Amino acid sequence: MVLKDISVDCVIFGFNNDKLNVLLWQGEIEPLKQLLNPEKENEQIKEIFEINPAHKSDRLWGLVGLHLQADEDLDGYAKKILQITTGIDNVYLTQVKTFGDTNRVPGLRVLTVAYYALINPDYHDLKLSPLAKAIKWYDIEDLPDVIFDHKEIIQNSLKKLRQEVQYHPVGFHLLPEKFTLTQLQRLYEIILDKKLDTRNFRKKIQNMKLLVDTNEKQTNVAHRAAKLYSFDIDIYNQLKEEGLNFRI
Amino acid sequence: MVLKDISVDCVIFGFNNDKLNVLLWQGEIEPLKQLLNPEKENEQIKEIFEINPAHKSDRLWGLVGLHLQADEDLDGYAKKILQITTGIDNVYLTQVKTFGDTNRVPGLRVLTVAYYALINPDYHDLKLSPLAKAIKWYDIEDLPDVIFDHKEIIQNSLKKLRQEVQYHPVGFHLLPEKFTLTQLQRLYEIILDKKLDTRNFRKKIQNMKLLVDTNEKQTNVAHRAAKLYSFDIDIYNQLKEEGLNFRI
DNA sequence: CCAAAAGTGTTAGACCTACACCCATGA
DNA sequence: TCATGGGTGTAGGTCTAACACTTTTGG
Repeated sequence: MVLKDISVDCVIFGFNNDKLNVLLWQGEIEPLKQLLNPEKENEQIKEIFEINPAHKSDRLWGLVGLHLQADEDLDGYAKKILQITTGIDNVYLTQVKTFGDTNRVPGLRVLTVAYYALINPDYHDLKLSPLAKAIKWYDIEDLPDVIFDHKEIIQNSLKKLRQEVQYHPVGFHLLPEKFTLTQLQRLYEIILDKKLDTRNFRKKIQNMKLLVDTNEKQTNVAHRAAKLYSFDIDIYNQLKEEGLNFRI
Repeated sequence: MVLKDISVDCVIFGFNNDKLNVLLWQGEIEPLKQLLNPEKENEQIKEIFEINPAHKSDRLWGLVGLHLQADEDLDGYAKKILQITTGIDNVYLTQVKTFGDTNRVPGLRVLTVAYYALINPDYHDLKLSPLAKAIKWYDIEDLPDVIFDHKEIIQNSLKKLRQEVQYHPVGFHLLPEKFTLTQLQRLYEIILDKKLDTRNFRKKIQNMKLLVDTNEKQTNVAHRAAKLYSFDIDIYNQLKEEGLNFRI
């Protein structure tokens, strides 16, 4: 049974081409109806789809999200949403906050619990699920018009990511398994929206002991090949628990 | 109209006698029923009250909380809950997270959006509302048995407060308007669960420029009277926005 | 051999830690 | 005059910010 007054939305962040991107989608009505209410169509479910511009317009995009089901744990359902709408699995996912103004969705009283996910697009090929009419990465600096209060949800998630990245080692989830220090620096520069000094950045990162030299290098680049690093999962877990100071 | 699957719970923190306390209550059934469903009693509302041990037991305590109403904004309703259950008004209140495991309340599918409030008990006389059978401060170190997952909600809120206090100047809301540096230090020691060095603490605090010397002193204390400070609201707002580093 | 990005060290100032004694007050 | 908590300074170590040149690679 679908809970008509609670939905779960995921802000999926990806880092690519030195840009921070968000994944947006347009849902496909018929399969969604079946997913959410296999037996019968009641008035409220009809309402969800008929009022909701996300399901009518080809022009508007929205966050990946669905109404919560009665028999699903909240955190588990956020994971499941990622899975069934994009094929993405096994990623860093964390609750942002719950949005619950009465007028956030016109004509329908529905709260949404927002999550953000951090993924590395190189490692997660999106498969277009039957639920999705369309799915697309948008640069965070250049978002299209979105439905409801999704703009606000994205801004809040970005703000939270910015906070998080300063005190916990989460940014790494946006990078490929092996990465260069320059990639890492760009990532921080973009999330924090601030130029960083390369020498100081490197010293700071190396002092954390979090990075492991893979003894590999870039290949086929038209300049000196950079060393590739990965991160140490034990030290990652320790830093995640203790916190770290990355106020730069 | 009450939303049967969403409630809002408030973890009210207060600082008193060098202890961090939480306010717990036991609700009074009849007035609650009327508040939540003035017209008619439907099955689901009955269920809320009959299954909920908070409303049956004199032994169990719970967080101050109510089911959300359809015509109330989420944030506004959290404020209102504080108001109508305890008479407390105009306090620092912030969303913690939403708890939504399917089995968190036996026999009823209900999510709860948790908030925490920071108050200074000296400035907020609790009035026992008709909704409350009983209401009581408990030391965070010595909580009674509580209903549902309220223990987990309290632990999560405390964890969030601990985080928050290290990077934002929120702790001050737990103190009276004028306070001594020793009070402030005790507060940090208790929240962070760590002894702090007095000289270093004072240097650190004074460097922030946040405190204003009121030119007043304690009176009637059997030792050297301490200076009283208040905090500068402009610098408070600035630090709240920018963040501060209080990892000590 | 050129263009492009990788990689590296030093210095001055700020901040952090550890530590012990005298001061003011009321009883 | 005593018990109680208030209030203060310094030195050594660590972290931060500012800054420019050499190295490696492929084209």
